[in-house]
Amino acid sequence: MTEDGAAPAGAAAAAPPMPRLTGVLAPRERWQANACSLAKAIDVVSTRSAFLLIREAFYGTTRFDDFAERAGISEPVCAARLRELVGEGLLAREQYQEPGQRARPAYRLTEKGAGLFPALAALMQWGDRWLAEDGGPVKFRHRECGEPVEVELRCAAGHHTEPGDLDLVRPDRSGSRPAR
Amino acid sequence: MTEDGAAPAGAAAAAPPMPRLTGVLAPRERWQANACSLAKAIDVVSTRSAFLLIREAFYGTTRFDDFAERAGISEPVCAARLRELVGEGLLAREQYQEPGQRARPAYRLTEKGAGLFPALAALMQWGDRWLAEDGGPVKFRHRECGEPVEVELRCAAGHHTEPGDLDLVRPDRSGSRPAR
DNA sequence: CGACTGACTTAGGGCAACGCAAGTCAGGTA
DNA sequence: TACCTGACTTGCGTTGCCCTAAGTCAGTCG
Repeated sequence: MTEDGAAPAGAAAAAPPMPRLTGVLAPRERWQANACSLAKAIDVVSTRSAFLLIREAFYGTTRFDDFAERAGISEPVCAARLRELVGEGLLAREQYQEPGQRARPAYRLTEKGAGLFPALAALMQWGDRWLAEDGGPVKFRHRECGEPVEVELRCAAGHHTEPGDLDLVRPDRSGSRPAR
Repeated sequence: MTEDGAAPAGAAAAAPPMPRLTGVLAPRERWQANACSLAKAIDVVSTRSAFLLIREAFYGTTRFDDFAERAGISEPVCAARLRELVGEGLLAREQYQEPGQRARPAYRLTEKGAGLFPALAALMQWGDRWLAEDGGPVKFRHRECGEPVEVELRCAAGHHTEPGDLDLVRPDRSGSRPAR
């Protein structure tokens, strides 16, 4: 009903509340988000193949051929991407040897790579909600209590928050570059 | 301290604990994640420009020229991407009219688009932690209590969880396709 | 009525991501 | 020694993202 042809289906309705800009950030015309950590993060996992390889690593894949096949990408890209991810420190390349086998490399998530878990989980959750007709093929559960797990926003005081409850602030960093 | 600059640094430390695969998912060789909601989500926000436009929408940008300039992309891509995002129902194109101005379109996040907030926040948080030398240029705070906000994994029973505390399960969907 | 602004479109070209097909190379097995 | 497997590499063509430069077009202001 908003208008437009193509029928965007569902969605639309009232605009959801978003974070409020504060301080020097309030006049949105006065700054550009070019030092944005989000942009940097996107540069690291910019390609679809990188994303899928990280996903596979979360699912426990460690070997070259398995990565290529399970992520559904060709071997050349797989090799290139694995090399990049190792270079960026998201994956570590280790040698391992099964008895009666020669030594082969295993790719494992580093702490840095594993730190992407909430982001991937959030993206998966969004896909489950908005793109999968049946809620999605896999879910995460808390092992101890069996309850489903969700990504949420929570402040250091422990309050559950929604985007509309947030302020966007520029942290005080008196000692350093004037930011920009 | 795990850190690193360019050097992948020797050991890479111990591999962080990851979710455990359960049930039919346990033998990893037996399934492929091709219905994955994550892959679907990536297809929707696959390009850097789409990501940046969504980010700008979260920062309150609504006008065409502002999107192009603030996201740092050219007008042709901006036009193409906005059209796609509207078509996918992440943004809504509304007409608005300031007094003494002609009617112009405003692009606003729909509920579906706004649902990406946790994912973007998680990615930004990861970038702050691992890619920005100073912790990143902007932060979210809970307006009521002023505390910083973080993305976290929490189960329906309210427990804070880590990736290693999770089981990956295939939800019981007796009535439908055999999955995969 | 002519200039101007804002929201685009069109044309043309570069580069990066990707797939396919076909090697290469080292270690282990027969 | 010959063969095989696993982990890659090389070559080549395609597609898609993106940029610059140059329009177009509608409504407003002077």
